[in-house]
Amino acid sequence: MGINLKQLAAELKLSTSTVSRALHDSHEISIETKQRVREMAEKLSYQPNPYASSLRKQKSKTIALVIPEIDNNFFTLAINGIEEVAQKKSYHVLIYLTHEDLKKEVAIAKHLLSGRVDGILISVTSQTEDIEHLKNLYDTGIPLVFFDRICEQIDTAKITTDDYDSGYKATRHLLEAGCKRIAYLQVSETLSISKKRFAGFQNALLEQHIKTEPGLILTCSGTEEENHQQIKNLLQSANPPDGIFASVEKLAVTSYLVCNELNLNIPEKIKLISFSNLATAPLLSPSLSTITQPAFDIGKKCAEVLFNIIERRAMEDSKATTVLKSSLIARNSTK
Amino acid sequence: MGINLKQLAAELKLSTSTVSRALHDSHEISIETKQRVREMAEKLSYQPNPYASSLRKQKSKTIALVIPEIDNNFFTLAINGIEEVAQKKSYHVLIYLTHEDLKKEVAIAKHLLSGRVDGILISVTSQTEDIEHLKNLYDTGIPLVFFDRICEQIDTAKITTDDYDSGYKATRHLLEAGCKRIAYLQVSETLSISKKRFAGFQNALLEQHIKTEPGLILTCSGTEEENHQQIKNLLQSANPPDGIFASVEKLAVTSYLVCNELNLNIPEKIKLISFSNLATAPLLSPSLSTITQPAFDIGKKCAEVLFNIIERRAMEDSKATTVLKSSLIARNSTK
DNA sequence: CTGTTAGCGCCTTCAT
DNA sequence: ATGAAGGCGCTAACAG
Repeated sequence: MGINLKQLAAELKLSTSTVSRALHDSHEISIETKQRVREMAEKLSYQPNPYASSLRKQKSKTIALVIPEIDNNFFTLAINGIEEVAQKKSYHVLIYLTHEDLKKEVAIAKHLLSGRVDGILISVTSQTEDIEHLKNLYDTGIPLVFFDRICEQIDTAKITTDDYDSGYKATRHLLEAGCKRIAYLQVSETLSISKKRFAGFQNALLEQHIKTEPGLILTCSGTEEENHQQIKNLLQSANPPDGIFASVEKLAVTSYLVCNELNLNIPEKIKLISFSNLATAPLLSPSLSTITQPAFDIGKKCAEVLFNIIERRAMEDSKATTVLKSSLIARNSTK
Repeated sequence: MGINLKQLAAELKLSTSTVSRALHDSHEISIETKQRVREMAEKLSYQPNPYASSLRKQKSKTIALVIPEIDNNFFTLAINGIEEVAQKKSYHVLIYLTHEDLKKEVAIAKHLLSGRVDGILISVTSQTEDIEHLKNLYDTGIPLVFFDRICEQIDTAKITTDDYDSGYKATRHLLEAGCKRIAYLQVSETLSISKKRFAGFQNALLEQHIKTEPGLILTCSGTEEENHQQIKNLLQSANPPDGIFASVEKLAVTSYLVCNELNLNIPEKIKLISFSNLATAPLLSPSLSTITQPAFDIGKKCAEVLFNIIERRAMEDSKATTVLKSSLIARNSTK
């Protein structure tokens, strides 16, 4: 395909070491030689073989991004932030999707033991409870940053949003809109974000001396159809909710569809609020209130922290938890 | 970090070649040895160094995905399809975003000359007219597949949707809803998809003996604010359109906002149709009609074609253009 | 069936 | 300021 260092050196009648040093702008090479080398490299469009140099240097200028799904605006925007920072620092980004499947996460984690990447950004699966695979990764010493769906038991950098607070505020929003019986929809009970958002929900209710009825808490971790049915059952039960807090965007879509199907007008008959990071928010139904996370900033931040750890600057980063603020957009308030 | 082949071999009192062959399930190794090797490899959680093996084999089991933006449901869904196929074939996916910036595309293309990847999937920038950087890539012989925003001058595999047809149907939709003066919004005049969608638009009008007024064709390639202003100017002009065809999702959002701002109710005062691949379509304003591309299938298809080329199966793939069908969802029809 | 050997292309001491 | 040489970890040709 391309030309290699040896050929380039031959062309210039120099040794490979001289050429290598010239290209790395070493101070022990004369200006003229550097110039000559650079011109020829450009002319022959020489590109160093990244695998040879990774092998030699034992680092790859590559990071892995491991996320549960991409069809989700939070992750999409986060990738945008991550890629921006990576490109600026000339790092490459390998993307891995787990599709919420713990087995895939385990397989990927195992693979990443190989040294393919210099650092890892990960948001765990909703199924992730046993974390041995992540502990193994951490133990090899490879820089690791959790974001959004973090793993609390592992003592490394974490970037999240203020999930407790958001859960609290979303619930207050519904209460202030007059809801008495609020349903809480989540994809997992064990996920860090689920627990925090739920705690916020619960405490907002407690303040009003409202008990959280177990029947109003739905964990929808099945297929789209199963979730749909679960929510439908809830809304058709003897004592249905008058408000829904969807702790993830996907469940808001499903809830919305179910409400339509049952002719439950939003917000007249039932209120709906959701975590959501839609780029197309203006096109949204005006009846949907949302909690929006600063996804792009989270992406940027976690990439920055990762590079700090990789390059051994700002060691304090490697253990710290950073919390960014989400914002609530009220759209179904009875104005 | 991990253990290497030599250490593993030493542990087993075997040569590195035997161990290597055993791990690759070579037929010239006894069953017992293979078993013993595999167990020890598992026990010591040996992971082969991918860079050493890429260097040796001159292939990386890695592909590059180059797209203009990710904050766009078409690309998001396409990535999903691509990643699914890649994971199944044990390929790794490097992601590069050009942010619609030709300079970035050129830099990435140049870098990919290095042999870092075994194949490339690319959807070009809206600015991409000079294609020398892509021609260079193609000339090195690296498998290259264009999708959606293709580069017609390069004789390699291309996967698209039926853009002419979609443009035609979208326009028919507006005409049938009674529009007489339809505005066409695009991000570029030179992009393959723009030209085809526009041709469909134009021909649908011609059939009705309607001339395309230059003033109704808007190329919005600026910032969000500039585009907003351009569209606003159009809608406030002496002779405003009574229908808008947004040839990309982003411009639909902007148009929608402008219409709201000017109190132009959709669909009563003005009709709007757009290309859009929203996963959250049900949450959309019911006044927005859309043309939806089979993004996930395009992703799958282009990854499959790329792997066919890489693995030298189905050589006919390497020149063919595959066209998938989009679908129109009419939502603002005067029912 | 297993071992020895020679690179893949690059970087980096060490020497000059 | 430049060159020679060795080795990163792995695979594959060549021996046996």
